[in-house]
Amino acid sequence: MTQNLTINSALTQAEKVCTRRGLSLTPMRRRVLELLLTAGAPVKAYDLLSSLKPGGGAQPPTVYRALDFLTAAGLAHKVEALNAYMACVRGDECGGAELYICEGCGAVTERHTSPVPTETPSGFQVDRSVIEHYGRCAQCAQS
Amino acid sequence: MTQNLTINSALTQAEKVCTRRGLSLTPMRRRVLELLLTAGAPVKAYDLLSSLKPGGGAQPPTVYRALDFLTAAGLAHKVEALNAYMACVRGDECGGAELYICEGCGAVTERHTSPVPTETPSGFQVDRSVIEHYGRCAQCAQS
DNA sequence: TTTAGTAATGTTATAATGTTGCATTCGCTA
DNA sequence: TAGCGAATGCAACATTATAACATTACTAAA
Repeated sequence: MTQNLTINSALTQAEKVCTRRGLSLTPMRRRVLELLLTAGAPVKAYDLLSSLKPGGGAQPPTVYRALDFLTAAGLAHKVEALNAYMACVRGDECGGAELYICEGCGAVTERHTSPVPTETPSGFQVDRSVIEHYGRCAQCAQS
Repeated sequence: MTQNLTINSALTQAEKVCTRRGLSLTPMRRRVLELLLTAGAPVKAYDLLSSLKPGGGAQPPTVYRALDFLTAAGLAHKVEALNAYMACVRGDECGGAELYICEGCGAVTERHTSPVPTETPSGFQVDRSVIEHYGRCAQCAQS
């Protein structure tokens, strides 16, 4: 139940974020976000699709459009190297996150660090960054 | 011709790297690496496939196997967010690179920085990192 | 020289992921 | 209530990647 509370409050906050920004969190979009929140881990688009099936056979574009909306709104991230999607832990003003993905248990830790001070080529203007670290979390590293 | 010289020397070095490590840079693998070097930019697997066709119709597994070998050997990188592949500028002991990808002209700058000092979750052991920055290079930023 | 073993490649089919284009619905508002 | 725009439904298709098995080529041992 604690988990449900968390998910519900995340959804409520997502509503607020959208309202404030003139976006509309429609039932479909909300449903997809809920699935991502419930999973608590990266989910593949076609798995979301399967979850949506019972009670209205959704088609690929439906899911991809919802995901596009959610990622554009900063409510979700795409995990590029997994072709998967996850809810942003921080449903607001998220300008890109740094992900630590455990290949043992699938858990993902998200960090919103300030831009990493790297050796950027002279004059290069960064729009968005994909930063994904793959390895083993503390628990899985032991076994 | 300068370009050809560069490519040839890169191939020669790749041979050496493989030999030293007990790997074999077969003709097919070498050919794919050559295509990546020639392109000088990320190339899609099926584009490589097309390039290989004239003179022996290659099938997808052929290309993907060559790419798997090259990436495992550190001779090439996969650009995750583009589903594309590129030769590593540094054909040796490459343990992952940081990529700056211009969305204007497609050019990619590669950096081999020391591990970025970030807020790693406690106990998390990083195996490999995907770091891709998307934006505009100095030239393209102006227009 | 044969024989077995292994790594690499060929071949066919299919799975997984993502997009295009157009029709339909729904709420708004003029 | 007519028209508009945003969202969704829907069918087809395009792209990316893998599975499964056959074949070849090279090596090494008998």
